[in-house]
Amino acid sequence: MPSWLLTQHAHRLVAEGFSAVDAHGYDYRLPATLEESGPASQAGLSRRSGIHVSDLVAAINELADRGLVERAPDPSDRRRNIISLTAAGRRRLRRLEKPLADSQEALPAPLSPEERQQLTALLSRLLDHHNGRAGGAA
Amino acid sequence: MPSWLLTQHAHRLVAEGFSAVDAHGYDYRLPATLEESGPASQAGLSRRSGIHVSDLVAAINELADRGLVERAPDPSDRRRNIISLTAAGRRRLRRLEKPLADSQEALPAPLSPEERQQLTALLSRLLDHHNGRAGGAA
DNA sequence: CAAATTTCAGCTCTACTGAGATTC
DNA sequence: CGAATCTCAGTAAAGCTGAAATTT
Repeated sequence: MPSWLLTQHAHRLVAEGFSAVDAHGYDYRLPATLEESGPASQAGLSRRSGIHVSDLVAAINELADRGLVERAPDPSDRRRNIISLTAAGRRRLRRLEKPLADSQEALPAPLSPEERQQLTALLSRLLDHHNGRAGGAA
Repeated sequence: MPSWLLTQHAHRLVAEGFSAVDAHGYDYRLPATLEESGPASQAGLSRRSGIHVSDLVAAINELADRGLVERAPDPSDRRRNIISLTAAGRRRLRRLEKPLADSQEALPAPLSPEERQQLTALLSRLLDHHNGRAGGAA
């Protein structure tokens, strides 16, 4: 039996849990990243969101068609587009946050406040380590 | 900012981490499930592995072509096939476990042994709770 | 020239729906 | 008959590669 982490179901639980928490597809991740770190070029967005550069084109197209993000040329570098959230995009994020908050509470329900803090802390450590240093473990 | 778990990157880290740990595609999950709980009908396998019934057909076909699993009719119920691991399939699992063990160590590297235990314990609690179980190992 | 950026076409894998045929 | 089982076709979304065009 694998050592530090259970087995099959562990993956499913966490995948489900986290996708319930915040990974709602490009559709959500992209605007959420924009709100978190502001307007960016597509290459920059790719780095911040973890969405592949190639996939950003289509994702942004769709969001732009729906009026949720804007694509504007960067005057200082004509290779780049500057992507930014529109007011409608921000409103939509607000609407999505409510159900998200609910699942955020559902997932860690069985843990005490202290335990949640522990979990957060441990995962943050892993996060920092695998973000700052040589590419991830996979 | 979301409450108990950071944001975007948390999802990515954990998803990556867990997929590094055990989610290696149908190719691995299916034989692993067979080893864990023994021969089963395809419907049973689907329940145990979390792989959709429809997708089992193709997955089993491929594994059977490679001689890793076997499909035999269930004499007591002619609707069913009994799927079981072959010796070759078992050998392959053994071989796969080595690199898996490596990534299991790569991911939680920045944590001390005690912290890993904590993490495991906390995630197990979440697991059990959301599976509706009480026991430990699955 | 090399490097960065955007775009496009194509691929794999996971996962789902819907429908059919067979057997219980 | 209804329900379970296996099978197949089609779909969608995430994620990747490779290559072209433009600009720095």
